[in-house]
Amino acid sequence: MPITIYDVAREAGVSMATVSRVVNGNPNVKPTTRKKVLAAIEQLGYRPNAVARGLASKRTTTVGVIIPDISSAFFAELARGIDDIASMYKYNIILSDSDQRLERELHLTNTLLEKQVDGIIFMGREITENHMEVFTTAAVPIVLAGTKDPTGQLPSVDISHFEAGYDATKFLINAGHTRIAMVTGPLGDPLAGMRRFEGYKKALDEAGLSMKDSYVYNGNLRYESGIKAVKQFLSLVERPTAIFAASDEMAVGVIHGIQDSGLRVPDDMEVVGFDNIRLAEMVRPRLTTVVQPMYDIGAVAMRLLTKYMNNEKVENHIVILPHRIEERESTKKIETTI
Amino acid sequence: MPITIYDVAREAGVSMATVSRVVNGNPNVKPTTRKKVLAAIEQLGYRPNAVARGLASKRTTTVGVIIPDISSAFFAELARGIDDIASMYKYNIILSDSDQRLERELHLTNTLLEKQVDGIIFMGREITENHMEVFTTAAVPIVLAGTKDPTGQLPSVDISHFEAGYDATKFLINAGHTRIAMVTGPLGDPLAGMRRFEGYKKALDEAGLSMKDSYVYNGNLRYESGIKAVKQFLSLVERPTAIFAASDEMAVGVIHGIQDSGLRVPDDMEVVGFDNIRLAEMVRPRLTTVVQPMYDIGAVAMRLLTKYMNNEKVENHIVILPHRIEERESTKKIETTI
DNA sequence: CGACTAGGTGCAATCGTTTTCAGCTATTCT
DNA sequence: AGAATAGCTGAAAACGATTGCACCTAGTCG
Repeated sequence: MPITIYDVAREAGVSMATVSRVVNGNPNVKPTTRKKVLAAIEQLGYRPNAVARGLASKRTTTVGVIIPDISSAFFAELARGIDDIASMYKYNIILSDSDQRLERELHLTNTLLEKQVDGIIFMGREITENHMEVFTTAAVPIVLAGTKDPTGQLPSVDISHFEAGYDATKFLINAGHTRIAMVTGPLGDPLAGMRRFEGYKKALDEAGLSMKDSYVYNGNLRYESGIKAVKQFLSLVERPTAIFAASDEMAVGVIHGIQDSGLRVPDDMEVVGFDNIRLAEMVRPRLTTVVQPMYDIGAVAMRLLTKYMNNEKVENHIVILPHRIEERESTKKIETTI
Repeated sequence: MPITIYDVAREAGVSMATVSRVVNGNPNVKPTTRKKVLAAIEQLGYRPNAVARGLASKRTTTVGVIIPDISSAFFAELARGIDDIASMYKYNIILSDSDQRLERELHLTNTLLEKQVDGIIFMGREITENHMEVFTTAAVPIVLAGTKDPTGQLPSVDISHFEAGYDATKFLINAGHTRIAMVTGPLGDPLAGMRRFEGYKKALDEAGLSMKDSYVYNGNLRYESGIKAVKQFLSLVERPTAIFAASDEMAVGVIHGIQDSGLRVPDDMEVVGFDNIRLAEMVRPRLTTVVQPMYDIGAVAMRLLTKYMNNEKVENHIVILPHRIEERESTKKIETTI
């Protein structure tokens, strides 16, 4: 039989209300009383029941997190950012993998809402009308991390995938390349897939280079896609001289594919990745990549959520974090003319 | 104002008790009544309050998970196994990073207990008396995943680190090596650190090879440790011909360190890793490594926990999962004499 | 045909807190 | 000195479900 607040009250010779005040740090308690209560708590080994508290106070200090796949390096890093800030603000996190399956995403959202979380952080790819429908029934704030809703209604934290794709391609163009291939993410993914690809196209277009379909391989962001993409590119009569991959995993696959065929990176082909997961530094040559501040996206999203949960004023509900290109050895140093 | 069970009862013209029965799938409800209630629920958009339910039923269908670092590939994979099985059994997971700091581990345990989780899965390295003290105050079952308590009281799921370390070393010995170095994990870690190292020593000992201190580098399981370890080994007059690293990250660091110095793997030096994280396949040469069934450790631990939570009989409270060596290209193919 | 049984339902207590409100004491102000 | 105020405290009503128990209706059995 667990110790309740009532037991403590009896032991300390006060009312439950007073015990509650002590536990919650309410200043309106005489120091001597506080001491008595604390002693009773200690003596009895009292542990407040957060479920009862949640029911009475209507706050659970718990937030829900929906994540496509926690075993992916990218999302794990985001999750870490979320968890750190959450714990800083004394929140706990209910974490669930959605596998990016719509049905599961919606079901999880409902479950979290039933559990009375104080807020939700959602990671995924596409935000459909189905999502919006469920999200709008929520009485608590929802923040998107690493994605963005097309209507721009929901608060979100992300980078500009379009500009990032553009910058990466432009980087290769500036290095003098004219035959630049791309390994895209799934085009069904509006951001990591489509927008990065659109950035690529825009950069080519601006440079007066026409996009060739044979220079585009539609991957799934995983390592194996990179290997396969290279196979396609190397079979071409006019091979590309540079490859931009929409994820680091694919980029590393690309590097290995190139090396396996006896060519060298960056001498024969240059490669640029995307994300800057730790893997980017654990490959030879180390990968030049678009740095996405994954940890920060998670952290900022969580911070944003706390503001909503506390009814604080929020100036911008859509946050775009900066990206940049980290040059390593998978591309050649560009000569800077002075 | 959210819809409560009472609103549904009124709308359907029945009592709260009946609504509760319908919601919980209690068979003692006339089909026509059930239909009415379901209609009312649908119409009102009723969402049961799990907090209230938790208070009344004393079950939250939530389990706590304490993890050292979710952004580590190893633990993320474990977490995935846990989450998959949890969701299969309709449990949600409260996930928190401990950073392996004792104080935080204990604090998190208490917080989870306050939140009335139905059970806890604990991942970490050392299980001290402090842990035991807190764990025994818990009214709910606690299962260790990827670790084991020295007293053998707590249920746990893990591999035999000692045997795995032994096998890896033996593998190298069988390949004809006599100068075998090891990059260990932190020796303060009794399992991934100490036990694997002890396995290494035993294998050497059995083979009549004496262990040399200069052939042992005390790493931290991270990539950089591997690089540094190689520096030490290569500075020796009598260099090792094979290196066993206690983690894949370190092993990849070792490979790159070797390559950076102009030597080749496996021709000049062979390398064996530990864990079999995805990285092991995303490096050239691909890494021969001790396969640890990370996902399964998580999954089995969660499954075990469900048994305890349902008061099912459990035959073995300590589960040792099998490990094996996956041969890839960082070691030479052993000639099998027929 | 009367007595049981079983299915279906509602009443009301309970879970362990928070929180409003009122009341009491002791102090401060005029 | 009397009134007003500030600081502490307790009583009791929520919070929104679950669940044991009693009750009622039909159907079944001998």
